[in-house]
Amino acid sequence: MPARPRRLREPAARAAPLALVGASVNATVYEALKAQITSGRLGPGVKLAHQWLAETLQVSRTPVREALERLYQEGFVTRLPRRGFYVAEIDHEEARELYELREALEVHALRRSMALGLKPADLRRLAGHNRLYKAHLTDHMTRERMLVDRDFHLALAALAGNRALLRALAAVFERLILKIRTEGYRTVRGVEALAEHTRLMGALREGDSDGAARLLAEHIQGARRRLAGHLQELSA
Amino acid sequence: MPARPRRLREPAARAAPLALVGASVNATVYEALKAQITSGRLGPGVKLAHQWLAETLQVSRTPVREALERLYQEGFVTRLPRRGFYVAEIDHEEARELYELREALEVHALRRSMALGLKPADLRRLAGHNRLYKAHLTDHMTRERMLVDRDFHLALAALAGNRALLRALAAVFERLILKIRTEGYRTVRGVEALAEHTRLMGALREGDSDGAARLLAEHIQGARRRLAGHLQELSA
DNA sequence: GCATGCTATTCTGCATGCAATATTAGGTGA
DNA sequence: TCACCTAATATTGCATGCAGAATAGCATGC
Repeated sequence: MPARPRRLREPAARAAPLALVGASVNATVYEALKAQITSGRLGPGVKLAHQWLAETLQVSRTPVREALERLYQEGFVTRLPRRGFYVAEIDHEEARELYELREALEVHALRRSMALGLKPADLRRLAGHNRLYKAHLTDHMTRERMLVDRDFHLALAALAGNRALLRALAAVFERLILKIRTEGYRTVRGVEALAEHTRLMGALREGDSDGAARLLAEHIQGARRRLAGHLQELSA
Repeated sequence: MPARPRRLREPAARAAPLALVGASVNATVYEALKAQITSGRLGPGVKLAHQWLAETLQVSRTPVREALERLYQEGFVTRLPRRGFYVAEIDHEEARELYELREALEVHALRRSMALGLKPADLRRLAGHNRLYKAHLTDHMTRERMLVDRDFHLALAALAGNRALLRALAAVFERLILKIRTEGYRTVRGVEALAEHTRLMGALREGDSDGAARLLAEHIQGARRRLAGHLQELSA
């Protein structure tokens, strides 16, 4: 099974005991571990031993355990009883499922939002997110761009006024970002995505529910196909 | 001497240290607390102090904290930093949101399932769940009936072959069951619900996607309205 | 009678101890 | 050389210690 922890390079980016000085140790450890996992510094299958993590992060084992428990709940790590925690493996099928789930949630939210009626301020806010996305097109950080894209979609979904749905969608994005593991993934289609966002906003402005729903669904399906291709390459 | 939440009645039903002898203490505490909360024995707003819970459940504070952390993640308890955990309050608005989310997830799953094609075995399995529901109509346990209803809907959603969606839906049901807090809630409309399930299955058999989707959406909306009325009464 | 401030606990959150179990290393025989 | 058994070591998971924050109790002043 998974390797021993020792061979890994330093998992903590910082040398100081803790960043985020105001926050609880628990939360800090959680954030640190999640960052290490989604960035790929802690690759799939790596064993996460309490002692080792505690030493590396300069904290005791208790907050480490609590953070691991939480990451386990959210699916970032797996757990084998009496044998410990491991970074979750990439699962192509789940990526597909998550995109489908995204589609279900986002399309529903969109229809609901339009039924409620969009205010000009809402449209302006979305346009702002879209501008930010455009600004990031030139930049090489794929990861950063993904986060901006996520924010656009979350802002759109938020208009439906359903916090439960929004939380579920946010969780889906987190897991998707985990699957992608940015390295090597270059969204060459950023320009297309931007165009799709813009077309979508046009439909929103005109109050064209069906058109907007269709554009959104296609946009998400396109993203899914793109990722599927990437994962295929990775495993080959 | 400990100043504990004196006003509460005994939270633990059992005197013995632990039920579920094979399972981990952590998991046992988690199940026990969740049962206490969803059954209403630990009402909304009640403070959950480590020390007190540990003594009552005859375990140490560590597994209690871990279980609370998990319940917090799932939304059964709230957490105020440095001030502890509390049983989550009932929130009418969230109940509405959860039903809407249910509708989004279930209707999407249904359409997907029918696109994939339903096998006769699938229909038989659903019919089985429905028979079980019918059997529970006579019985007075509202709670039990709710669980059977949930199982019918989860079985239906499972046919879409999307584990991520199914997990999300299961989480929605858990939270809804928490909101309902069975006491005082009598689903007088169990007979109607059964009829709706049966009509839905008819549409499934005939391969009528649109009809089935419409029936399912209406079924869920009806359940939502019923609960809304109940919660209204409760607060009055 | 009511608000305010002080003091004594209690409680949270992190650190650490420890027994049972899992893993690894090393030796033995085929 | 390799499979297998045994002893040594490491790790998990629960119990407990402890400093500091939060709360409650109480007295005092208005």
